[in-house]
Amino acid sequence: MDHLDEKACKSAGMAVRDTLDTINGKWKLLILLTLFKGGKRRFRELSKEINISPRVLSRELQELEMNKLVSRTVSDTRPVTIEYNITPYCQTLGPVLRAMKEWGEQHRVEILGKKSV
Amino acid sequence: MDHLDEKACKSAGMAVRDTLDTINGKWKLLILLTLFKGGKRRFRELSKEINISPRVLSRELQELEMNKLVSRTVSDTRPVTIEYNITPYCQTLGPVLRAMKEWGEQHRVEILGKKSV
DNA sequence: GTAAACAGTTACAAAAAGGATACTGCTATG
DNA sequence: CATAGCAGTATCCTTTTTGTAACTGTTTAC
Repeated sequence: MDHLDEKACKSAGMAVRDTLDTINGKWKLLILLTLFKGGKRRFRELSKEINISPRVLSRELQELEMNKLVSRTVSDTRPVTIEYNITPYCQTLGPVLRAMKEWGEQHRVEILGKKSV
Repeated sequence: MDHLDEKACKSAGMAVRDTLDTINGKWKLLILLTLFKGGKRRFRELSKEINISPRVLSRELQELEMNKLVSRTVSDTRPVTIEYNITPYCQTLGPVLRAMKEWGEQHRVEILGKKSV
């Protein structure tokens, strides 16, 4: 963050806020990481695995899908099966998550590891 | 994000969540940016400038202070004046905010700029 | 044809976040 | 001594988020 005038600052704020909003909430990150590490899942599977009620899961998946971070594919087996997965686009979040992970780690040390200041 | 096993994934998730929690909420980012661009402020000044109720502002500032992102200094003028400012440590958030700003900007294009898919 | 699984939705309840307003204790100014 | 400003806190209220549980409609297996 450097040399930002009034306008640049406000628009930067909006962009940051957009990012914040798309990965925010109690579940979004967990859903993404779960799909990331274990691959595609069906609705019930996810629901049981991370212990989230269907109502909430449904909403979260819809939002993630709107943001193109998660794909929903219907296979016409009988009965139809529906699978959720992370999208290739989701990879673009990599730098953001990496930066957040690193800061979070060092911050934990900063806060907890230095009681004597 | 690559080659993360179960454990690494979980701890990365925690670190990301920590970061998320410290800058989350309706006001934290705005407060930081306001102090960043305009320098130190007093309680009432902030309250009026960004139009936040004292109750909420008080809580937010306390949380930011606990996370060492904002400093609170008491000058013993008469009457005492208290000034809030961002800390040098707050600069460490730079990479995170930059990454989020960039993703937010490109994401807006991705979502709004391509209606015909 | 009854039960059970799937992918959700609906209606309702609880909890968390945010907001409005009045108030405290202090000092200074008229 | 009344008024006003400062830095908050206390009380009450509204909105948003999250959770619980029951229910759709479809299909398959018994």
